[in-house]
Amino acid sequence: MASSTVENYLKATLLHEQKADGIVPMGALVEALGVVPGTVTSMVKAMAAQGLLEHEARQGVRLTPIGRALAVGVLRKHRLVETFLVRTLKMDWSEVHDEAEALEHAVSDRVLERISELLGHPTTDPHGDPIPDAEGNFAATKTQDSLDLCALDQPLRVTRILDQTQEFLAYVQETGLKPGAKIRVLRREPASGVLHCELAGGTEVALGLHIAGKIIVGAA
Amino acid sequence: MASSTVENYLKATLLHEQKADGIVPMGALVEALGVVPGTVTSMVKAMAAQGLLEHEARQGVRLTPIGRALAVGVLRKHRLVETFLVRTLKMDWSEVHDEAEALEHAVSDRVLERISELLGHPTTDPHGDPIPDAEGNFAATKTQDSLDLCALDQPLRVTRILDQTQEFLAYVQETGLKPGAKIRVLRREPASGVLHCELAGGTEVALGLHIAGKIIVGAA
DNA sequence: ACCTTGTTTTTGATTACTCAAAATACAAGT
DNA sequence: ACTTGTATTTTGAGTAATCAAAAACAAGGT
Repeated sequence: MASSTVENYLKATLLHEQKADGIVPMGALVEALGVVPGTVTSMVKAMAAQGLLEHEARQGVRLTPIGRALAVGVLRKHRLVETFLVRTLKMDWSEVHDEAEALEHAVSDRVLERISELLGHPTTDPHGDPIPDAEGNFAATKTQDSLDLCALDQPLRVTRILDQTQEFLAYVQETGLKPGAKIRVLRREPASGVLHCELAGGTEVALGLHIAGKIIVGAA
Repeated sequence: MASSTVENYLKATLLHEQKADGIVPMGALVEALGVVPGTVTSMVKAMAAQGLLEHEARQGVRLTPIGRALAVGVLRKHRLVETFLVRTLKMDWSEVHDEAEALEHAVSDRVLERISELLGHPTTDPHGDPIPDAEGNFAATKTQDSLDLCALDQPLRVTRILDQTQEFLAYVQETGLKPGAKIRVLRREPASGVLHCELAGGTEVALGLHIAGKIIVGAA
């Protein structure tokens, strides 16, 4: 059995591989796990010895098939638990991330499948992140763009929030830019770096282009 | 924050104090936690230094008020989680004990109160064990007897199963003597040590008197 | 080629929990 | 009081995960 710590290293590696493919530098794990570099080196060595990671000296790591399968399982637990906390326990979608962080290591496969069933086997979590199925496959994702690249004046729907920090989720919550919201991009001002968009109710929101990149939208 | 290990020591101590009051011998913890005696001695020392237990040398331990409060909290989590697994996730009541054992250390107070609310603040778990409220108080328990001491020929209802081992729960499940079942004790045979009782459907069950002591009943 | 800067690795310690096995204390029985 | 058996404590050691601080390395820029 993989310890909670090992599961966290696996999950962090998978998330990094998904967003920037190629080898995952040690520093990325230092950042994601909040430990000092030396700790990552020794953990990574141990995990490589267990066949969970390949460690290229002074380069970084990449998941082995076994490591990847475990990591996907952890991600599935995390995202199903988040969905459960919001839908069944009526918790606020911006506060469930940390709770799920703890629960993902304690939920057995048996319990997880009951939860998945209860929720009707959802394919995305409350932040719009895809939930892999029990075999580890991610559903084919529809064409989507980040808010700073999508077409202007089209009816769009927010599908995903890439930044899971407390502050950012609270901001998204407050402005109403959360997954499911219908919006339309009015204009971008490259000079000032500001983007203007219109919410369903007609209210207008201005936000920085670098912030807009963290919000993903699809056709409404 | 108390580690899972510390929580388990606290819970085991509380359970022993509840079933046999007075000081809890080290051996009881050895038994309950499945570790060697030396391990218990050193853990107990550390916990006593933290103010969670009082340790009487060569005698055993007893909970301090702080330790008791924490232990009651763990028990509340365990029993609410069990109830949740049975009622909401439709799991078999005889298999939830071990799942709850893992989850009780990962569920935050915030999540726990949502679960309690979802379930309508239940006061007993699927085995009939009382669930303390959020302040740590146990509901006043109605007069109850174990099956080997109760009156004959009275309509009774099973309210609680004291033995939580897999095999025993499976046996209870199979015979139908689970909490909620209506029964009537026909006769006891001290010589053979056998007790005969009748289930709701009219079926008759024979079981040893030492086994009957693990089943608690109340007025139907 | 050399020096600077940033990343990674090594080394030496620490904390929490555990075991094995030896030492000690206690209670009871003769 | 002495012996015996059981419960408890001590001692020494090991594993997993961590940190601090020093050392090694890689890559560029001059």
